[in-house]
Amino acid sequence: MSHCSFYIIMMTRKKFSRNKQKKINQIYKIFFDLVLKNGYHKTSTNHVANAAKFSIGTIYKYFPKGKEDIVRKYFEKSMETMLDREDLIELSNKNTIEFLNNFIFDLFKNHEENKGYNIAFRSAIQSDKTLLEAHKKGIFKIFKDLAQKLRMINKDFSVIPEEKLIEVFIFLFNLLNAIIFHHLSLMKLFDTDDKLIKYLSNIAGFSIKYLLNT
Amino acid sequence: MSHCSFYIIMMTRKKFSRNKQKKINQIYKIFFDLVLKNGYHKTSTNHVANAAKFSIGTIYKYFPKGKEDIVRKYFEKSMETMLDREDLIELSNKNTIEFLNNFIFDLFKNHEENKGYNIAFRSAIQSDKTLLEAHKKGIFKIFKDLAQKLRMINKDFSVIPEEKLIEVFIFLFNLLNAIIFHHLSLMKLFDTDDKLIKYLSNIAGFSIKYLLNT
Amino acid sequence: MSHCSFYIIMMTRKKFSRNKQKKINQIYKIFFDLVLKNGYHKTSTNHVANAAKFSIGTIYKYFPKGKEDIVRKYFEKSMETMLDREDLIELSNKNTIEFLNNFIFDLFKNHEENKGYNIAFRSAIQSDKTLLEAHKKGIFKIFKDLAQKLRMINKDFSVIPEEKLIEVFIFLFNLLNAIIFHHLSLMKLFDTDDKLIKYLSNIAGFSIKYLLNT
Amino acid sequence: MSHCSFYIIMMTRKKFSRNKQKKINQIYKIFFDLVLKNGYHKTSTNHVANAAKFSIGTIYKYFPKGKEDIVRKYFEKSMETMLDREDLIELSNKNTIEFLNNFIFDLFKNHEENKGYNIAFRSAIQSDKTLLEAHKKGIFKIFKDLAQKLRMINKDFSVIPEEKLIEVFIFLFNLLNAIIFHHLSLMKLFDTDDKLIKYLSNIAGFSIKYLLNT
DNA sequence: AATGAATGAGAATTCATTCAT
DNA sequence: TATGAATGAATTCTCATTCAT
Repeated sequence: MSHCSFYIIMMTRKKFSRNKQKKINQIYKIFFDLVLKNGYHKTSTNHVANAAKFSIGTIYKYFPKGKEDIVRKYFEKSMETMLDREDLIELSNKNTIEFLNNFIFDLFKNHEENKGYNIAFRSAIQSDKTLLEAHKKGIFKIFKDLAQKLRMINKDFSVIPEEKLIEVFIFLFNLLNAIIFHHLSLMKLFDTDDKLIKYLSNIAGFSIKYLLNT
Repeated sequence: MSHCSFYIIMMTRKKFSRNKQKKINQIYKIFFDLVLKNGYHKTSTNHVANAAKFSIGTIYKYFPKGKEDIVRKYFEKSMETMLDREDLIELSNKNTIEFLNNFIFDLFKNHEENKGYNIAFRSAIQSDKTLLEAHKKGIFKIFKDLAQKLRMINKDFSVIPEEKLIEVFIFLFNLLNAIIFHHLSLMKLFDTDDKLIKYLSNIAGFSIKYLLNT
Repeated sequence: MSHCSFYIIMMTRKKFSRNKQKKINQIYKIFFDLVLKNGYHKTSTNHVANAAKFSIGTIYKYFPKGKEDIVRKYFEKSMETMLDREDLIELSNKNTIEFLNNFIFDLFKNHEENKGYNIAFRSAIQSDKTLLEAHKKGIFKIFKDLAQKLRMINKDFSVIPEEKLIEVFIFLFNLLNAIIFHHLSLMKLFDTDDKLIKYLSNIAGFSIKYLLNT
Repeated sequence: MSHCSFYIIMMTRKKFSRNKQKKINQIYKIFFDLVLKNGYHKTSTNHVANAAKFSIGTIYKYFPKGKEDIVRKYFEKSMETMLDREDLIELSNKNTIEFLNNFIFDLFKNHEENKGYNIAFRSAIQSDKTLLEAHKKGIFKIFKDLAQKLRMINKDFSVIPEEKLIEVFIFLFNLLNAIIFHHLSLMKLFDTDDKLIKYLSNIAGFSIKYLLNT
């Protein structure tokens, strides 16, 4: 190997390692933007490559199974992020109501920033049932973890049996997701987002009581 | 026109129209079943043709724009059906609570029978925004119509201004749809459907009060 | 057969015999209009049927080979018409120049009224070489006929050998067709049609002299 | 950039671009040959792919809109070629007659080598009116350019106003095209090509005088 | 004779994926 | 690693033509 091709490789490597995560994130962004614009089934890997000005080979380097991989890996990443959330725990020291409101607010913001992903995810699970299973397992793990931590810290939570608490969390998570997705991606339920968030807090409170008495 | 040519025409019409509608209904059924099984973006017009044992040309005869047309025409048909519902009005003479419960029960059954359609509809609107607009307009028309009729018959409804009543109906319809769809097609919220329906009745009651006081 | 179905058949027959040529002419008109609008290769028999509000079966009744038949039969009809033209002979008694000018004027008007047909004809011969051969034979027959008649009547023509006269006529016919078609269907050669016709008269005169001296 | 990476880039560029252009030219050749043989409307992208032993995807990589794109891009290429012709200018220093004869000879040879293209072009503009407009604009640009250059060099041309000269050139171009196309692709006007070319020179001379006196 | 539903071959086009460079 | 040309199966859609009514 001549000195000059060596130099080229070093250049490339440096560039790569610096940019790897950047590229992956760009692919995520462009893919989910296109899904939001054109729908999942009209968004192809080639379109993503063109829009990202990457070669199609690069997409398949990071996501060997194409579209489904993009959704799945973003899903896995987001699961990890949710498991790592220390902020939720900190909040729980305070008022339980405040905890709930913060949780709802965060969830809403998260949906808002990930509209394309949510649409893609709901499309992808239609033909990839293992994704749905992984999602269910992930949800369970996250809220089991959360329930255990909260029961140790907060009195309001410790009076509820762990099983019940997990059930309530998962129920709430699903309920809130269903309503927020409908509001953001199908038809607005309220004319402002603030009104929706306020409503969600109320309905969450109502539902918790409902579930605990059943 | 003599009696005999009249008879001939009736025969012809009946036969053709019966077969035609039969065929269209078969296409609907097979298409939405396939969507339920494989997802919208993995259901092709060819799959439908093969499964229905029609030629592909027949599909395109009835649905010139393919998949999107299947969804759109089923959507239009279902809108018409909803506008024609006299049973809802009859119910409204009775107890308002009973009316609401019946409405929820019907809506749930409808979702259950149309899982494939609901998935397809939500996929199709991603790339056909006019479908979403038509949906919104249709919903508005249906509930304006219903609100006007109910206010004339039932005291509970007549005390609420028409505008408000329409708003409440549309809100409830969206809320219930969001939750039922999530339960049926994504993740169950309750282990039995009956529990969901009971919960929906409660949350609907809560939400109505909430909206009327806002 | 009952009296009544007999009656139906009689009705139909009457209707048919009255309308047969009408229908054929309608098909011609609509077909060539569509060719003019969309081009030959984007004009299908089904489109013609829809536009004509006939059933597709009717088209195939009169034109069993579809598109190509429509062009060919219209071609045959126009050949017959050209062979029947007594007016040309009458003209030839008069001034030879006037004869030529009339011929050119008629040819131009004919092109103007048959733009769609000319486009279709030129497309059809691409894939149906027998049509081109038929066209050549027809042209030859027509101008042989004309030459013979003219040589008997008009002194200007009788001094030219028959063979040469036929050759000149066919040459002129092709030359004028080429120029008129280009002017009408591709790019105008002059800003008004009158200027073109005047030019054609001049160039025809020039060309006749050119040919007779070669 | 070091000398060695420069070399690599040159290699890559050359190789890719050489193959690419080769492929495109092969597609042109095969497509127009097929058009000549079977007609435009019976030549499909699949036929081209089979005949060229490329995959259909390759055709669409270079010509995303299929047939129409093949015609349009060849048209654009030929327009560029015509704008670049320095040889015409050189000729104009000499005798004007000689210039004209050379122009006619070149035009004829060009037609002879591009029979398939000419047929395809005339078919394509039927359903793509923008192609015709582009053609008109291109023609105008080419002859405006040529007129300006010639008027600066040659006395015969400089006495004619620019506008008039452009008009004459465009007229001649259309006239010659009409006649040559008819002779080559429909019906021969003369039994040898040489006779046609001689005739064209004469008729061009006649027409120029005719136009300049109008 | 007239209809138009039905057919299915085939044309147009897209797309996930591979692989040589 | 990165590229992007190439592939060809799959999808969408059209059309000439047939045939039962």
